[in-house]
Amino acid sequence: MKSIDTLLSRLRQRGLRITPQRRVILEFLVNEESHPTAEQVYQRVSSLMPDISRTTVYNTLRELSDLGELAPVQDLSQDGRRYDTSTEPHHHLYCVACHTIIDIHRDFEGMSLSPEEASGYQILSHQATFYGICPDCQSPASVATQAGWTVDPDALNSET
Amino acid sequence: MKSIDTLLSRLRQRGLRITPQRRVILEFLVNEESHPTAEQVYQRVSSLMPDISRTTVYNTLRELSDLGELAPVQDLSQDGRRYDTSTEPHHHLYCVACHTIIDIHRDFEGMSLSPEEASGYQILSHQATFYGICPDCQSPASVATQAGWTVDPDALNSET
DNA sequence: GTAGGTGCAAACAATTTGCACTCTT
DNA sequence: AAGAGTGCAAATTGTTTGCACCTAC
Repeated sequence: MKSIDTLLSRLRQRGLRITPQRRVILEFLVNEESHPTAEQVYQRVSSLMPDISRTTVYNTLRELSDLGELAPVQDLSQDGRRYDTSTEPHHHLYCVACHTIIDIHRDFEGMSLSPEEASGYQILSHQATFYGICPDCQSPASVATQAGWTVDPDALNSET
Repeated sequence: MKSIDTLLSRLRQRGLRITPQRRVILEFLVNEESHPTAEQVYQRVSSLMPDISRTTVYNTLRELSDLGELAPVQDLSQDGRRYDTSTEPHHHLYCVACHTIIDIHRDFEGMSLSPEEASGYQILSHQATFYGICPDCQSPASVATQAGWTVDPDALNSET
């Protein structure tokens, strides 16, 4: 995400009002790279502004998303929609155990489709996701503490 | 997905019973390439077996998914979890207007991470998603009929 | 002053679960 | 016969909405 000031003026331009709630949400998001869910944003901002409501967090995230200042992340986990503060094209490294996502900001050459492969689709963008196990989750002790998660042993082979 | 018979014997091997409900669900899935949701599977199979319950469909899809015979699809749409009957590694071509997904069964060379980029992750697999607009959705009339969907004009530029 | 924003509670939608009954094995 | 599976209804979870009050502009 850009700086707070850039963002605030963008929102003003689009006719949105700068409320204290929106300000605190944006301040949290600006330096956040963890692809949080609405609930996670709510937890963090409500420690700074205890009376903020979930509704406001949900509404604000949806509005930012509609404006293109925030990108919904496709995610196999069940924890709800996650948001990406990086709206530039990039790729993801995803831990199948703890669902941590790391952004990969680089291009892969050759990652494009021939006209036949595109089946008439007008291609707008593309994104790669690398599935793996993060360093923290590679130690058995750590895996055991991933509440609700057991890593399928079959999944622990090398890349297919 | 493989043939019905292969699937049935696999399930038997794993100790699952072959009920009429599971049979009809599998028969539907075997030749399905549309990445359906549980609800869509339910709609289709309930036309063949009107008394089947959603619970059974949901349970069966989850079991097949746990067994690795079905893969959950990462999907930006809000229509619920979708299932991929192809469990081999492959890529996706996704229509942002109507959410149609087409499988792309080929490899992209160079789509791999250096050790530094992998940040200590043990990589298991990877998948690319190409976002675009399918032929049906490229005609304005068709776009207009996509209930609940408006394609953001900004999104209609060429690939970034 | 006024339209837009907030926050409560209620509505919704997708999925899971508890449980009595049924059917595959 | 025994235990897995089914299907109903109820519970859960993530998210949106209706609406009265509030506040940034």
